[in-house]
Amino acid sequence: MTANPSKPPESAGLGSFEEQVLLAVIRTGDDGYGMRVRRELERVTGRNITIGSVYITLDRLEAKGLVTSARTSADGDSPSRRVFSVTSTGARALAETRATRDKLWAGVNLQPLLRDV
Amino acid sequence: MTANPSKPPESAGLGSFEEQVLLAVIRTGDDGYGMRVRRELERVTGRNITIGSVYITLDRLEAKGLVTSARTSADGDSPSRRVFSVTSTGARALAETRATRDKLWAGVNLQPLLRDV
DNA sequence: AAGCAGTTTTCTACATTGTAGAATAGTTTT
DNA sequence: AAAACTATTCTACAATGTAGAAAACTGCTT
Repeated sequence: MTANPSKPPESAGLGSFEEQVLLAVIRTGDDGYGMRVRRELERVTGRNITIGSVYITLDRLEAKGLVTSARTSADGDSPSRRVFSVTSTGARALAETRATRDKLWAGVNLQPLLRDV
Repeated sequence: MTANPSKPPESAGLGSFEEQVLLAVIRTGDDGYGMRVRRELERVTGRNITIGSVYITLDRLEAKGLVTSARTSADGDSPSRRVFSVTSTGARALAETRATRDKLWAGVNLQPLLRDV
């Protein structure tokens, strides 16, 4: 998928982990730095998340303009941190991702497929 | 004491396109062969989907046991086709993927982030 | 100041998943 | 049998996901 700047993304679509990270950033409000995002992700999903995967994903999202980051200066209470926030472009990507998925899920009933293990 | 608070069973988790393909297979009912799945995907998402990506994804899903395929014999009306169906394992993967995502979306409001383009 | 511990970030490497397009094969029509 | 379709397979590469460890920063302790 070669990014073509001249041709606006017809909506490239978010990866599953990218979506999770974006949501976790929103959830952490104005305290969304790497480690905090990771903890939120682990808390909500109940899964183990390596910190490296969070940062690399955040970096990639920033490169695409879906999040921005700013360094806070250390004050008495907390050290300097790189705080992330979701851009309007990021929010739109989330909305679109969800909208498309909802269409695909509409009317789908898993029940008849769920046989016993 | 930042010891591991018991790691829950890790499940691979579906990729975003894998989920879409799985849902499209379910949607096509017992007529879910490659080309048909592709058309359904294009119809619902409004995006262009290459046939190669559908088959390669279907192959990978089959290798993981999330779908099965069977060759139909050509009768008067239709030619021989490779028809796919979602397994119970596949259905559970879908259910789990959705459940986890719903938790992350719970309480998230995109409105305040959606500034004008 | 030097060392240490805890926290946060960066970096590196590799695996898996996503995307594209062409090649191949089978059917139906002319 | 050639052409026009439909369906499947194959190949190659890009993007995204995952893991682990190195480096940087801060406050504490000696």
